[in-house]
Amino acid sequence: MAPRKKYLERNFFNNEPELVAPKLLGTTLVIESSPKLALKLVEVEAYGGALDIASHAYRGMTKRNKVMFGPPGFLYVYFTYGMHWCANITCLKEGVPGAVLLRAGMPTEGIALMRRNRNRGDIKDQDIANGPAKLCQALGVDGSWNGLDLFGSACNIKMIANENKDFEVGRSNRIGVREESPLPWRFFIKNNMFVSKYKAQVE
DNA sequence: TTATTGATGGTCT
DNA sequence: GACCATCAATAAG
Repeated sequence: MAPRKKYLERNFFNNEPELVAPKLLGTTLVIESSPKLALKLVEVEAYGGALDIASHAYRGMTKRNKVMFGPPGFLYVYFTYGMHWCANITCLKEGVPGAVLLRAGMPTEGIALMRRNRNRGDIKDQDIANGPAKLCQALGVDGSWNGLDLFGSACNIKMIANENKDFEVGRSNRIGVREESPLPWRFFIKNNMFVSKYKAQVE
């Protein structure tokens, strides 16, 4: 008999991002569109507030980063390098900035549409969402999703908690950021083929 | 295999 | 005007 699915609740994100991030690994993100899209998160990074020099929130609230300062459980989607979108889920209570960047996932449902969204018919499954911008492109996430309440009644996104922790969590410095004293706030599932390879890092 | 670079535009100083 | 929480194509070894 299969166990009942347990969904994450907003309170899950009302915590320090570096504590939320590793617990988020193995979560299945489901978009109840037609067709349904789903992927299992295998790599994430935490970003914080005033003490985290690499965070968009480091220099205070701006038009771009204001969602990070809002309540937990909202999408923070930003545009970078002139062509890419990246998605975070906000953490911590209103007024305290924090977020977890979704860096990579293992597609489980709607793979054909994801591959089409990526504008490539020939890539392997493990290359569909093995990077933060690839993940967004595969799921069709863009700037219009910024500020979306993941736990609002109008939201068609669900997050299924991973209850059998059948993997080891790896940890490293964050990717693509410059910081003098790097924080080990990137978390990933060890030995998983769907983790990003960009500037590959281990443990 | 790894290393390098062009693409392309919003955000912030 | 500089910097980007990146990607994919190309070059080099």
